Amino acid sequence: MSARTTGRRERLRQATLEEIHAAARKLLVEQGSAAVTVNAVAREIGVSGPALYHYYSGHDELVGAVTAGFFRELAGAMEQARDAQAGAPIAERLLAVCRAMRAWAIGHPAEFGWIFASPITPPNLRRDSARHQAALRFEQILLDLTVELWRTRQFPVPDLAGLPESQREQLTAFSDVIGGVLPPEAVHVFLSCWIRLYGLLCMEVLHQLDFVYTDLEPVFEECLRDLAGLLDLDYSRT
Amino acid sequence: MSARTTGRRERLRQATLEEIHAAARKLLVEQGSAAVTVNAVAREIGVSGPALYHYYSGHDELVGAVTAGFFRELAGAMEQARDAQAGAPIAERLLAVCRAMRAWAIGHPAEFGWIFASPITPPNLRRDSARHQAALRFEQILLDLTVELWRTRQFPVPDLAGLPESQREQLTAFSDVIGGVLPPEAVHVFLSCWIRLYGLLCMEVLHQLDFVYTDLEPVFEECLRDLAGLLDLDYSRT
DNA sequence: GAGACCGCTTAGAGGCATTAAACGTAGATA
DNA sequence: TATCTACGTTTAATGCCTCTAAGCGGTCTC
Repeated sequence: MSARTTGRRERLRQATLEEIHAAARKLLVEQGSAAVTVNAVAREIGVSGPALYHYYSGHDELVGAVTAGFFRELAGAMEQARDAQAGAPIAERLLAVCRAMRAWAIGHPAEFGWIFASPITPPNLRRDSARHQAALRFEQILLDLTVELWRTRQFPVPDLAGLPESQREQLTAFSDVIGGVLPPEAVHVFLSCWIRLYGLLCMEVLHQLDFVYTDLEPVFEECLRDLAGLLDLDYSRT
Repeated sequence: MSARTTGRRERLRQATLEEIHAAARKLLVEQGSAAVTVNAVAREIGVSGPALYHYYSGHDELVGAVTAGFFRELAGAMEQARDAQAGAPIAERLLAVCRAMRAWAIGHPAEFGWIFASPITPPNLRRDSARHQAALRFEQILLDLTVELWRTRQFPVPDLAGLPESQREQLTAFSDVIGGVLPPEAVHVFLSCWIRLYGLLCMEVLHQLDFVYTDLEPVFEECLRDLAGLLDLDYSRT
């Protein structure tokens, strides 16, 4: 059957793609970002360098695809944590997802480094890429939980009247982008939380706090407690 | 005079070093991180590639030296802002320094990118480098102001009793490192502020918030207002 | 004035990204 | 079934990069 045989080719191709990703990841983890070269990846899977150009148009696209994979894995870990708490109160699900995010980041620092500071700079980064899609899925997880919280219990929101016009416009615009499931005021709270949570992780993984902290787990938990306070949720330690 | 002639050589060397830094910076700003190669820098200043090895032992050291220069420039901008407000209340000096920090970061995104996420990863980064020295000077500025604030007016501090043992130890250790000018409780507050301030800037410059904000100036001001609240300071807009 | 030294050059090895061209084989097709 | 085709691959080649080695002329020191 032609479908079957075509399927076979396709399967082989997928297998090779997975080999490529695994090799790239191995190089990244073991030898750092700079070691992930087209040639090195090819060597790792036992083919000549140019062979990889049948799978990716070049180094940047390869890196982008691998990074997208990391993003998906991170999002998957967070979703799994969320689903493991399926019946639990929203507070616990939110905390579980945040902790899963950090756990993955700490467990995979090199990969997380690529996620938010990949060697490919913005101009070379297309907005329609798989990488971008994966980023959206990642952001969606905490957004969804926040929306659920908003719908069921709401949470305290600031008065936007005191904010500059431009900021209010941006918050309203984002509220529209997400279909109005959160009003601009709630978007503001969501973003505040996002910034503090993600910002802390960035600093940790980029070693910006090494000068004082060797273990940031308690700091992260403090951050979570603060955020729980902002969202009027019960904070409970693991 | 021998001092004079030796001085001449030294002067020429310094001039060349400055040319190297300027060329590297130009390449970074105009063509991105990857464009800063030893060869390209050499080409830019009109010498052959290997000539640069008389100034730096290799690509990494060159990047480190250039980054240290950026650090010094950033610290200088912050110090200048501080000194411009020499007579003003501490609150205004603190705010001015923070705003100067962001202003420099926004005005020099590529350079700031190297400051906190340089292409040279930690293993290749020696702790005794000029880069590290410059980082210390940078951190010292806000630390000094915080110390002054603590000495003159103090600020609310949390009870450390509720924190995990390991965290208290780390805070105490850092308190010792800085000669006890801040007690562990105050160190905690200082670090909370530092994390929120610097974390926000990192996210901004790494384009992690592009999906919603095109202008983060109001967000930064909100952050400053929060921090002023933490430190029991009057917040005043520019 | 002679020797040491400095800053530079060219030459060269080895690696990487990428393109082009050639080749064999597995699937598709008549 | 025999042939065509397209795919996955290889080798060759270009041009860039890092870095080392060797050589050369001017400059500083004594």
